[in-house]
Amino acid sequence: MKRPPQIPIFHRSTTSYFHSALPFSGVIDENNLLTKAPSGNLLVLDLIDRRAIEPDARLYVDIFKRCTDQRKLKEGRMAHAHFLASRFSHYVVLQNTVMNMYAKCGDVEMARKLFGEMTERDMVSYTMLITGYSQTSEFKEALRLYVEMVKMGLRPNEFTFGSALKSAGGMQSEAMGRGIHGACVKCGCEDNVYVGSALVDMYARCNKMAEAEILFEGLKIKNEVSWNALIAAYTRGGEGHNSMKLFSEMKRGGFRPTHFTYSSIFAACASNGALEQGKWVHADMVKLGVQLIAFVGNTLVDMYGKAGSIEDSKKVFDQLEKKDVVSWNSMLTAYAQHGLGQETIDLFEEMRAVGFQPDEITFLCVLNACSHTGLLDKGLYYFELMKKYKLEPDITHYVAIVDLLGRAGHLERAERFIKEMPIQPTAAVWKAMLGACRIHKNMELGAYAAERVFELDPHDSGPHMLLSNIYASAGRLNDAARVRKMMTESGIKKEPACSWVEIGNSVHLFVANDDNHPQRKEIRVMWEKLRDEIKKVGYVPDTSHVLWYVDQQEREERLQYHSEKLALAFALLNTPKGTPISIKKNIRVCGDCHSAFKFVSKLVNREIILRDTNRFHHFRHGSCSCRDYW
DNA sequence: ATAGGGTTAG
Repeated sequence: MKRPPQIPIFHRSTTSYFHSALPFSGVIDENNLLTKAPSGNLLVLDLIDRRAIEPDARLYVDIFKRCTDQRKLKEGRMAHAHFLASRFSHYVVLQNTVMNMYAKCGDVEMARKLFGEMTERDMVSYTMLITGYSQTSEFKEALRLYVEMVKMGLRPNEFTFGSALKSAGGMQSEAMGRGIHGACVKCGCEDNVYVGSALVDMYARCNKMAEAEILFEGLKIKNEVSWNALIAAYTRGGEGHNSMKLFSEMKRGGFRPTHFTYSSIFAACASNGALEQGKWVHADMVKLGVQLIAFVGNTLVDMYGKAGSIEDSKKVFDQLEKKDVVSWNSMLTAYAQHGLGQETIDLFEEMRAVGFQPDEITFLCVLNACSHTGLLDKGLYYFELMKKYKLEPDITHYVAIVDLLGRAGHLERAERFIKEMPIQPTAAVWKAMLGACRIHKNMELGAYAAERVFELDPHDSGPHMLLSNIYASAGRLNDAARVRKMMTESGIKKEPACSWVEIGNSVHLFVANDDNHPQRKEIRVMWEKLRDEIKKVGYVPDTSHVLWYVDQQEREERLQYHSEKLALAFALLNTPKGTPISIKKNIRVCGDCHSAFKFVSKLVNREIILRDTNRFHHFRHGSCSCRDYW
């Protein structure tokens, strides 16, 4: 009997052509390896069944690799079934490849099952499963397997170490990390660039920045990833200036920044509110022709939002061709943080209209926007709408509703809502309640809410300050003092307040009563002049939250040199007339500064944009975009 | 013959 000629499989040297009764003529190569036959099965598998192709181990490897690369789980399962019936089914290498295919295609359970059923496991079997677990954040399981394989006497290689280090870093297990580091050295893998970068990342994640830096410096071979690991670490740790410094060094060293690099840099600019620097790096990215994929684009949207240019946020958002849910959430957050409640809601409705599935974070943005804009009914409506999308509200959504009801003045309703919540209220819930009590000056409920926060989160200084302020503004100065004393006695420290202004390429930072700036004299003179001017048109220093035992004169004095006022005076001295002024602050703005800023914006006819930890305040013509609601 | 490290929203 004559056998049909074989079809050439890609990267095989044989060249023969296929002709048979099958409705297919041509070559099986990398382009049609996963093509379906009319039967619904994979064409290549049908061809094997019809003996049109003589399969070898290599062919199966090619099919599985293709399924893995393209995340084709269904096709992979078909090929797997076929492979089990083949004469290669006992090959460990092939079993490994199949297992890896399942792990990469999202069926880690199946990968784990196959691993369990293997009669013979080699180092690669372990490594692949460890990698699978490390990539799905199941770090504990990954490390358990790593320990097991070492116990079995299998010697890990640079691939194993890379994934094991990622897992140790992921669960911040310094001890495991150090152990693996030792094993890397013992196995002679420490000069491998993958291992080196993973080591830098691991130490950084375990908060051992000094060691991460030393390791990085000592790397025999560096690549983009090594740089990215350290740059991302600085950004995570809030040391954006170091991220920027490394970025320049990286470029000077001839390394090409990647999506990862830009993403970390934009994140750093976002938390520093460094608009000019961010714009500069954005331009650099465009110049290098780096594509605007969602990951980077999302960080850019966030960066422009947090650095104060909502217009640029929207521009980038509109440019993004492939938006994902994070893109929408970033844009919604940007609107919400700028107090643009209606825009947030409009964009959310647009998202629904184009059929994009919102997630829990989407709803959180929308609820926060409603509460900050005072849209009570809308907020309650959207809370209910979550059910329609089969989304379970978590504690953050309940906090948002308490905030919504509380800000709108429905304090009793908020309290009832807390009592009826299906989940246990946390400190954050009562903090929202406490904040509402401050706004609406409800001392009794405020004290009750504060007590709950003290119980649930004794280390937070926020509620003490809030409660003390509530007492002070009700004239209960002894109670105000008692709460402050409680705070000092329990050793809770207030985060020191600071404000900063970006002018050109430098950042000027101020703390209260700052006496360190080269222009300190001019700054003070400037502020005193402004203060006297605005007092004439109605500004009254709000001293209610200043320590009660100092006299009125001194209480006013203390207020006058809050960091944001110094920053404002400085910015007025150093920026052109008529241009907007942008100030960032690391805690929430106080009532007195907020009031003073409104008067100054009218007096000097300038737009002042103040970013505090919560949101943006746009002061213009004597009023603020938050409508005194923050 | 099979495999790897670094990134985003609240």
